[in-house]
Amino acid sequence: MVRRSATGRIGIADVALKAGVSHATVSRVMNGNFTVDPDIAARVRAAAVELKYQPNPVGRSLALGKTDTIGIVVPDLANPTFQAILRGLSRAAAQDGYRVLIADSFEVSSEEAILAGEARRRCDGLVLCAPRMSDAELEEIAPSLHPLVLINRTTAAPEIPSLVVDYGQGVQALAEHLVGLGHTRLAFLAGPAGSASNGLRLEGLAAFKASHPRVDVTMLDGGSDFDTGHEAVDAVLASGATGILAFNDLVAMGLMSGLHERGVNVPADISVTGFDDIPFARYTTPTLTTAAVPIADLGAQAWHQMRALIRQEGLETPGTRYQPRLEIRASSGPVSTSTSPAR
Amino acid sequence: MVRRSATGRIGIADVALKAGVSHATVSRVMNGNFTVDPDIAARVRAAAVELKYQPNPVGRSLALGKTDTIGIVVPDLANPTFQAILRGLSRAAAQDGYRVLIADSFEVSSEEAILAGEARRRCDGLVLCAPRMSDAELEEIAPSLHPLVLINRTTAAPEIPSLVVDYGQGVQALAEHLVGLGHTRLAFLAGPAGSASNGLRLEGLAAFKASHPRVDVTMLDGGSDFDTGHEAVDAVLASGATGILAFNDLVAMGLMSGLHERGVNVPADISVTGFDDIPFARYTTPTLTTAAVPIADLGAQAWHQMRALIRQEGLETPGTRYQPRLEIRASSGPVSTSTSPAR
DNA sequence: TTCTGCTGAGAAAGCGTTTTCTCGGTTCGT
DNA sequence: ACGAACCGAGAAAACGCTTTCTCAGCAGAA
Repeated sequence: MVRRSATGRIGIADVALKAGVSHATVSRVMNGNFTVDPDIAARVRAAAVELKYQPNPVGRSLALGKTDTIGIVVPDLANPTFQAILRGLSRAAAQDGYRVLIADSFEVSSEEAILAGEARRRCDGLVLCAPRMSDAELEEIAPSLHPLVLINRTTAAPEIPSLVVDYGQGVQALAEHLVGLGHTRLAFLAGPAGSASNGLRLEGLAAFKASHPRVDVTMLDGGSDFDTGHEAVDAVLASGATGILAFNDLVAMGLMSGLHERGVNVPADISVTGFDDIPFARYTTPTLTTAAVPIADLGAQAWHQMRALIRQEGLETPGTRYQPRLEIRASSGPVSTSTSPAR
Repeated sequence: MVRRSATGRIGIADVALKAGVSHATVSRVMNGNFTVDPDIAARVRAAAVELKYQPNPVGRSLALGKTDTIGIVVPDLANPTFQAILRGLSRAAAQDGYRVLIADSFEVSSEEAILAGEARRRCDGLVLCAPRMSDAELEEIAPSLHPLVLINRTTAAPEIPSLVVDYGQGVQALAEHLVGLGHTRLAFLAGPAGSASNGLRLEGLAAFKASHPRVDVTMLDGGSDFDTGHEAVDAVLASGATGILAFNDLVAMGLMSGLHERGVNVPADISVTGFDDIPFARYTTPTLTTAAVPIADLGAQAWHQMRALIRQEGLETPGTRYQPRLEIRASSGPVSTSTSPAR
């Protein structure tokens, strides 16, 4: 005769009944409130153990007005970058007893705002990676999402923390590196059009071009995954560039694979650089020169900002910029002496 | 004068007030109950839109006894296999309006049961990847976790769906493949001790040995990541084996990287095989021979089983076995003619 | 006209907690 | 020894929603 509640699960009422006290007292005991008589407390605890009682989190959430859960919106769960952010976030949040709810927008920008709103209502806060959303829309929904932490986006509202990787600086460093190796004809294999982080890279390249008027930089359409890089082989070869700046490591890997199939030697004929320094970058052949982003740290940092927001501490620096670190490996080398790459 | 509720957010009461009806009617309208007068319904909808009212999911969950959320426990969010399962699960669940809550047990087996219980209480069901938990413990907690879908584990309870990859068959196929290439000295770079999927591989190898008495199979300690493979180079070379079965693709990649550093040629001197066919496997150099597991499908399947459980359909087949498919690429080749690999 | 049957909407009872409010019973001070 | 301060625990309200219950109000049938 244990199952009382309609749901079939045992609730606080069962424990109260068994211990011969009121719901309130059981609640007090379960929450470590010391204003309860030790004998009674012991009796309640014994009853709770015997019944294997575990408070229903939904009921608690309603009463407490908090869920101990945060949400994260990512554009693509297949992308190692977001996997790493998720990992860092989840790990750090778990340490403080929070869980994370995920929402994958599948790179469709119209979903981002809806998912963000839904996720936010179920959680105590939201981490938003929404590279495709327009600035206007972001600006509009951001206030309603508070507590909110932005990744690779900024907003005019100053109280919203924002962690952004300085892709512009990173791509400049990579370009400088290639130029230092003697390359004068570069190509940028761009990311998804409209992506915020792609925009930052373009700004960086513009700055680079301004300071290096004699270096030729060709812009090539691309994307963010393996296949994009693989398919770009023809365009890359046609460009005549000897130094290729790929949007990210995935694209670089796809490109290198395609070049390999064509018999083009990297880096002897063409140098290739990636971006992000995903774990696999050091295991490609040749190992990939890239700009390292401390991406799991970024996830952890996102949690720390979020925690401060939730606890209303508000003392942390709202905006943090991550400087990528140049990671020179074997996929970049001196410009080849032959006039054009082997085909 | 809109903010009524203590939480500051607008609730059903605000809408009711504004539309001049009762809470009940607002609820009916919001849930598409047609027993409400069209005029009133329109008035309510207008009020809801004007106030930007969105029902509080926690309140709904409490009333409805469901959260529209499922949980997943994974041993390591850094492992591409679980990332893929998570992705497949999340994607499929989202299609049916469900979200997923993640719990990372960080490969510590004692956490698995606790996390599973906690996650389960917050959700409508649980997908459990708990390779380290003992059979006894699994058996004990499984009933309390229902609806539950197991990945790569089985339980005596027949009504619990279980999706398991036939690692035993896969590893046998890989071994056969190597033997077919002339290898007679193999080595198995094992996974984490106590891991369920490692156990399945060992069983497969035992069967293989029984049917191939003349083939020598050395067992080597290992793990599940890059570094494990990389560190195993010495042991691998010392074993004298010419065909190496790595626990998974990550280990294989680490090993190949280590062998490359030592000047050992793959596959000329030593053949290496992986397991899982992670996306990167086709971009390594040489490309990796492996056993392909339709891992994202597995995540989707997990959702379908879960959905059947939640809807109490119970008609789906409770146990599904996935047969890995041999994916022969360039990291495996004929055994070398020289007596021992270059060092 | 009166009674039955039906419709549509408000009142109220949950869902499972936490927390405030209240009050009987002690204890302390004088 | 009597009132004040206090302490511990039960009653009840609150959290935000859904759903059953209930009952006006009205249409149709006898």
